[in-house]
Amino acid sequence: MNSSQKPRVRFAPSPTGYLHVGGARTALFNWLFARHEGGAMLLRIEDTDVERNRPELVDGILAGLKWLGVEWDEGPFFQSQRLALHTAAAERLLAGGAGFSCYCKPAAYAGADAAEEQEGEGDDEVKLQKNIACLCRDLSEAERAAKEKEGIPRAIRFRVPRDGVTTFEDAVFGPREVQNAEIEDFVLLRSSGLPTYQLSVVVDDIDMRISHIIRGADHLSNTPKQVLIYRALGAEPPIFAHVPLILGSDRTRLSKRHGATSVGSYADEGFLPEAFRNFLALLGWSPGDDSEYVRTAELIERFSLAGVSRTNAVFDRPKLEWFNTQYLQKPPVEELLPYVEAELRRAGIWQDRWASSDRAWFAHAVDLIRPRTRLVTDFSGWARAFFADDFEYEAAAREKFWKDERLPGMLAKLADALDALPDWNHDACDAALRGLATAEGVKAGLLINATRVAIVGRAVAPPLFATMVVLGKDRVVARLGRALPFVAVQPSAGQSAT
RNA sequence: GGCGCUAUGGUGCAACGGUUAGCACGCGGCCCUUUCAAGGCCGAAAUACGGGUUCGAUUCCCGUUAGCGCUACCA
Repeated sequence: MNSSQKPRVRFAPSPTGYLHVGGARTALFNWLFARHEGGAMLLRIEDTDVERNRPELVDGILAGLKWLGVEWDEGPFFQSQRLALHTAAAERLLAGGAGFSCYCKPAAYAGADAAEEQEGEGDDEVKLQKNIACLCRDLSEAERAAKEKEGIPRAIRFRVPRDGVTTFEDAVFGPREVQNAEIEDFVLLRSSGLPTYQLSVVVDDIDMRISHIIRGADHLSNTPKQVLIYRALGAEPPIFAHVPLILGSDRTRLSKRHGATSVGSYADEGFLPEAFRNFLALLGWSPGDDSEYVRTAELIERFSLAGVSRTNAVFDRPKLEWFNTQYLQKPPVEELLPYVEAELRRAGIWQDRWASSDRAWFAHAVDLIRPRTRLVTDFSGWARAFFADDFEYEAAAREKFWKDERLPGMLAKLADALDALPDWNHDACDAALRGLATAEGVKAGLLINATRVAIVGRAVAPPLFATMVVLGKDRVVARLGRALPFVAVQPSAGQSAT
C-alpha cells in the first residue's frame, strides 16, 4: 500500500516460441522503466499451457534477453512451479462466491476462419448472446451435486457482475472503463485442475508485489478481467501500461513469414545489442524531441511511460541497419573490439596476440575498417583480408580494376619499389606508388585501385595507403606477387564475351 | 458479428489550439573523393474522409472509413 516504494516490474514471456522483437521491446521497456525509477525487474516464465509449452525454448529466451542487455533482478520464476498458489486462489474465489463451478464441455478454439464460417447463417441473435454468462453460474446446490456425482469435470469460472463497470488506470491509454456486461464468465481453473493465464498472472503479480505491469497492448482488452480478480482477491490492481504492438511491413502482427523475428537471428546476423536496443526503444516511445542516436545510459535517464505512443509501429529493417552503422562507427573503438573478436573467433581467424601484444594493431585495424561496415559480420566478410591471408579476389573487383594489360608489369615494379622502402608509412607508400605512376605515364588511380584489389581482394575497402600500413610491408609485397598471375586475366577469360 | 484501441510523407517519431507542419530512415540529385562507405548540401514526399466547437484546428467533439486487438478450459 505504500506508494512511495520502489516500482517492481516484470517481464513474463511464455515459452511457446523464441524471444521475438515484440517481446524484446516489452522487456526493454520494463527494464528501462525499472532502471530509470531505481526499481526491480523480475523475470517470470509463464508456462501454464502444457499443450504448447516448449521447455527447451526457455534457454533461448534467457540468452536473447542477455544479449539484449536486459538484466533481471529476480528470477527467473516458473509459473508451473507455483500452481499450488494459483489453485488455492481459485478455491478461495469459489468459496467466497466470486467464482462458481462450471460443468460445460470445453469448446475447443476453432480459430478465426472457422468462426467466420459460422457467420453468414444469419443467426445473429444467437451469436449476440454467445457465452457471456455461463449457465452454470446459477446452478442450485442440488444440480451441482448431481453433476459432481455424474463425474463431469469441473472448471471454476469467475462470476462476472452482470451490471456496472470495471475501471482501471493505464499509464499509456489513460483511465479505462468497461461495461461488465461485455465481460464473459471467464475460466479461472481448467477442468484439468490447471490455472488459466488470467488467474495465474494476477496471483503471481500480487504475490510478487508488482507495481507496474508493462506489456503488449494485446492484453488491454483482457485487463478488466484481471482487475476483477484483483478486487475479488482483496488486492489493489497495479498500474498498467500497455504498449502498442510491433507490426510487419504489411501492417500485420509480426510473424515468421516476415522473415527474422527472433532476437537471436539479429545477433547472428551481426547487429550490435546497443544498436538494437536504441532502435527498439524508439519503436513506440520517444524522448519527446528528435533525438535518434541515444545511447543506453541516456535511454535510461530519459525513459518515461508518458512518452509511450498508442499507435502500432511497423518494424523497419533499413532503419535498424542504419542504427547499427551508427553504433559501429561512433562509439570509441575499444567498445567494438569484443564484438569483432567474437566474430573473428566465429569465423575461425582470430589470433590471440590481438588481445595482448598486438592489441593496438587490432584496434587500429578495426578503426580503419569500421566506417565501411554495416554489420559485425563484415569484419570476417569483406574485410577478411585484414585478418587472414586466405582471401579471394572478388570477381566484380577484378573486372573493374584489373582490366589494363599493363598492370602485371607495373604491379611487379610496385612490389619491388615498396620492398625497397626503408620506412613503411603512409607517405612513403604514397610517394612510391605515385612516383611509379608518373614514371609509367599512368594515373595514380589505376595503380591504387588495382593494388587495393591485390592486397585485400575487394573493390570496396578502406583507403589504400592506410591499408598498406596496417597490413605491413611483408604482407603487401607478398600479396602483390601472389596476385600477378591473376591480374589482367579476366575471370571469364577464354569465353567469348558478348 | 460484438466490444475496444488507433489514424501526421513509404517507415519511425516531433509539433500536445496559432510553425512556411520539424527530425530521422529510405529514395533522387550534387559536393567531397583513390574504390566504396561515411560526411555535407539540395530535392520529392504527410496531417485518412466528412461534419462540428473556436477568431483560429494536425491538435478538442461526433460520424464514416481503414488498420489492429480482444471476444479460448492460449498466453
